[in-house]
Amino acid sequence: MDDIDRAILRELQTDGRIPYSDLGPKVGLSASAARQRLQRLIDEKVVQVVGVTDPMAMGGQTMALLGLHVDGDPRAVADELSRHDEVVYAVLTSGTFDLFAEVVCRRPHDLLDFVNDVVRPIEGVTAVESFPYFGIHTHRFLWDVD
Amino acid sequence: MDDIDRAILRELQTDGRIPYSDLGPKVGLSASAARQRLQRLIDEKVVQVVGVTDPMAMGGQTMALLGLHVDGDPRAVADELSRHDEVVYAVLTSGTFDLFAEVVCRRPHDLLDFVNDVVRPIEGVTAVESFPYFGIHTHRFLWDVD
DNA sequence: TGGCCCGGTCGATGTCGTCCACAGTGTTCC
DNA sequence: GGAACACTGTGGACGACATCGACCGGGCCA
Repeated sequence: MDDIDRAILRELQTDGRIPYSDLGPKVGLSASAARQRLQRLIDEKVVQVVGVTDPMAMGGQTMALLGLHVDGDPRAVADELSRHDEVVYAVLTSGTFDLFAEVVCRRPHDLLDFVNDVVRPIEGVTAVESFPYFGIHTHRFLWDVD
Repeated sequence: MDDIDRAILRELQTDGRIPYSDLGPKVGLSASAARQRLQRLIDEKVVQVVGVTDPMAMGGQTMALLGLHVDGDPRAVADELSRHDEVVYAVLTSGTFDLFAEVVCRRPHDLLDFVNDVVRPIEGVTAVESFPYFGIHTHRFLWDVD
């Protein structure tokens, strides 16, 4: 993990499908070398080149962060939540909540249904607080503090 | 946005660099047609092919969700927060918090510094609650409820 | 029916990915 | 110090691939 690796990752932020023959020169390497390095980064699961969709553009007008209080093992609850397509993100936290989940639905009504019909009935869920939002302000896919 | 588009997006979840000549047949199309469709989806900003890094694998051992209470315009606070590399995600919410931010740091100590030296001094921030976590349970890049 | 548009296939061309042999550099261990 | 080795980048050859334009067929509307 050196400056060249980081340069590669930075290039992948603007275009994940950039040809190696462009990528190489941009990071000061031959195409072959750039390919080897990116391959290595992918193999080591440092980076993953994927298509990221914008829920808004796909009809997901209603988004919310759900803060859950859980009695029992929060991992079981997270597993159960993740089985639903509406849940795009889940983390186990410490603090005043045990678990946060990010949920995307078509309409506000669907969110209400999801919380009441799916989330609340899950074994161990004692309370749900929802924080609706209407757009993502910032979303970075590269963490680069090093 | 039809079933074929969705199939394309699904393929991009496992490999964003898949050749069009593989992608086409996989979604029941010629390579050219697959290319045209993906190009269109990218142009319309429905999808974005990017390299997504795993903060853990890059030395970001300490992550937290920050819930902020803001007096004034939360957007200004979000703008300011987003100027820092530690912040990978920010949303403006309604509910008992005004703003959530996701933060990645190297060590717990860095998180403490970040909250105290950067977040709290921001104009308008009246309270910060932090929810540390030690790993991401689920992270989906495709929202596919349609 | 005729014309148009959208979205697909097909095929030619030049570019690109892939693989391999080789070279340079730094490290380890007598 | 120097031999052996691992690691990483280079260059080239070959086959696979992206790219683009020409063409084609179905749905739609006058």
